[in-house]
Amino acid sequence: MAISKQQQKSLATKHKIFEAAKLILGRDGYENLSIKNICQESGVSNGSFYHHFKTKDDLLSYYIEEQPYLNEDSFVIPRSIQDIKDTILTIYNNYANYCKELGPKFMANYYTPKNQSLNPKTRTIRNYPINAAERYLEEAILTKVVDFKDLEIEDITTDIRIIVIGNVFEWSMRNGTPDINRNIARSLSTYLDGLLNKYKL
Amino acid sequence: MAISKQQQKSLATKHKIFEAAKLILGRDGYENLSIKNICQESGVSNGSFYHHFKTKDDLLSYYIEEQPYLNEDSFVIPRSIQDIKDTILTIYNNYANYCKELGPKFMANYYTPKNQSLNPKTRTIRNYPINAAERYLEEAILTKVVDFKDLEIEDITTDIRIIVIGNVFEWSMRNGTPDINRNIARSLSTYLDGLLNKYKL
Amino acid sequence: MAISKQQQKSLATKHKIFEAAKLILGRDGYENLSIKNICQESGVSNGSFYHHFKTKDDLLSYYIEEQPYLNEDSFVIPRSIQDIKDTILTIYNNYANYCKELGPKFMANYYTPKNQSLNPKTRTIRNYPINAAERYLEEAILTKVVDFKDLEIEDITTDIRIIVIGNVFEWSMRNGTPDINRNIARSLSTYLDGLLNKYKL
Amino acid sequence: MAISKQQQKSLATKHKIFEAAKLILGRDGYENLSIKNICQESGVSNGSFYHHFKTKDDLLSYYIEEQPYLNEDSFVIPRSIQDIKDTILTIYNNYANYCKELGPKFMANYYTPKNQSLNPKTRTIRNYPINAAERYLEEAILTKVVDFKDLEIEDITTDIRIIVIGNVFEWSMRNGTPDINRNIARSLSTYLDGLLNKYKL
DNA sequence: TATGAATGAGTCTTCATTCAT
DNA sequence: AATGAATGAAGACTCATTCAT
Repeated sequence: MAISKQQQKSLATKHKIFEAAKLILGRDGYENLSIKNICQESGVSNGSFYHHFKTKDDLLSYYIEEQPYLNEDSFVIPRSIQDIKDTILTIYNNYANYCKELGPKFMANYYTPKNQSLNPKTRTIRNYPINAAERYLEEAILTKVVDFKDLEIEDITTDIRIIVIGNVFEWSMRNGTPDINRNIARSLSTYLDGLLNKYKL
Repeated sequence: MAISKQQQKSLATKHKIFEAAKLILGRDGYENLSIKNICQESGVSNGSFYHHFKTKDDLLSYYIEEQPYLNEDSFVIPRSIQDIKDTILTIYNNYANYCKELGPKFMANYYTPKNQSLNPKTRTIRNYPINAAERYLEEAILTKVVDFKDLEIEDITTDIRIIVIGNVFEWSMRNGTPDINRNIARSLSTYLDGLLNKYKL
Repeated sequence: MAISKQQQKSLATKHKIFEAAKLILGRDGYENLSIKNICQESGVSNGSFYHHFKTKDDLLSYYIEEQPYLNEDSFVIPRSIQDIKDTILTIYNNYANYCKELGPKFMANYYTPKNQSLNPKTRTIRNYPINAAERYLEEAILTKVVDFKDLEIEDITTDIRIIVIGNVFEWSMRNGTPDINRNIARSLSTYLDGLLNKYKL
Repeated sequence: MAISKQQQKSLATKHKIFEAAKLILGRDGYENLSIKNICQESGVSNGSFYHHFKTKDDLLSYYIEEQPYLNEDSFVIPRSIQDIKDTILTIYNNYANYCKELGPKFMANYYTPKNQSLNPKTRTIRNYPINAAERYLEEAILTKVVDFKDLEIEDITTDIRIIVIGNVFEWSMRNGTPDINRNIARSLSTYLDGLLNKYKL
């Protein structure tokens, strides 16, 4: 059944708000992202905003949803250390592309500790790249490519997330000048070399 | 010549203000760090605050300058890969301690991509940990412990900085719950394993 | 189509704010005209003030626009020097009344050399009293009552404007104590005597 | 007896403050003329300022003192209407020169109704040009050149002051472009024609 | 004479949010 | 679904002035 005209209009409004917020975040920075500005930019009324989003934070958390989802079914079954490296690098290469799409200014403003929608303790569970990576590592243990022994999987995923965030941080701070794909690839690759050479079977 | 009583009092006031700010940042978070609160907590008048600090940001950048300087003369001459790892880990263990001293909330506010005092392209030349690390790596090349060949030193220092920033970011975002010394040690160590095993002589 | 209840309420609020400002200006002087006072006096919330006016200056320039327009069709055809004097004095008597309506404190704030909306070189073309006066003088030339010869019309209008501005300045600086109608009448009348006796035909 | 070294220093400081205030007034406008700015600009301490001037208004009122004093002894004894015109025009031509010396920006910022040091009700009695003009008119009555009958001298001086202020206002608003000497001469001259022709004996 | 530390009331303005229409 | 009027707490910061040294 097709959605009604009202539903269509509602979605359109929501989208307008969303796009306006993205524009402002990238252009004027986080501290200038106010409801008023969003409404002006999107041509939507104040009241309408609150009809669609419970709060300002509510809006921000929606950006994560846009994250490109990589179909995990296409991942090869992990048979070697190289498979693991390749797959994880692919996941984050994809993520780097997503960052570039949003732009360094956007990311600079989004990646603020003030933005509590980022806090892993409080954020909604969604399909983040790190989840795909974690599942793949677990699969690699099952296929007996590696054995991390005493090392917790959570420690590894934390390291990966740290390296990626650090890369995004550096890239956005330097206003997009370093090649984020290349930098993520290099730092992550070196890290994974250190990790996998130690725990390979 | 000793400082006058007035100067002494002035310094005391300045100190009181900073301590109050640090306390509030750690106890109530950045969003509750207001001039009013700082003044109440420190028992200093509003006007006095602005007598000592030009702006609120001025206050925040004030003590960050005091980064602990590790005397490089005490570093051993690099004779093995292990020396390199140990020294760099020591440098950043020291840095982790410093972060903990200031507290996660404080760092959270400081580590923003928007804080251009962090930008290696624009920041004042100063003795940052990364400079010590860089000098040590260069020394290790001279003592023929490693040869990075095609890999630029700058790429390596970028990676290290990225990993450290990522750690600080994660740590401060999670409000200091993960052990930052341990996390930095682990992620950096793994990265250095990958790096040094590949380029050792 | 009638305006909605909401619009009606909005206008009422805007009016209340302006009236309060006018009252305070007249009662307590410019230096006590603060947003806080305006809101208290008008019984309107702070936020509401800024909903209606962009800034404090915005408020001040708001009603000044409403300068009373004197219907020029009612002016008699200039047949004598006395007609010219009478008409110009009427125009500015009307203007003096308008000044009194807004009050000396209000005008004091408005009549500042820095207020570029007064600058004849830059201000929007509008129906100012001086335009009516100029047109009337030109008509008097056509009806052969006067001939200003070498004297430019612009010099005359400048003089008139100067005298009127000087009067308003003096009046508002002295807090409305001198009778502005009387003073404008006297100074302008004397000036016009000097002018018209010299150039009459 | 020569002034002591201390007195000399004191005068120098006072002068520095005075010049700094003049500079700021002309450059940044009245609303940016704060004690702090004055002290910074003059290199004088806050406390020192208050040692030399009772209040901010106190400082401002001193500018009038600088007004060039025209030696009234040099005025010719008024024997004709022309003498009166010439003398008063001379007085204000001198004043116009003084205005040009301070510059239009300075005057624009000084002639603000907010500047209460201008208020005739509160300002200290000093030797203003208008006083010289008034004395000369009184002398002309005694020498039987004119008889103002019902017209109060105060009304005349008010008119003159109004015309002059209006001229300064116009001149500074238009940023010094009209020739203030010429404009004052013309408007005042025309006014005096009207006045003196009516009341001459 | 000169210094500058201290005061604290006061400034304008922004903000996320609520609610009647 | 949409509007925009209203709220009022909170924000950072400026100011003229006082006073101990």
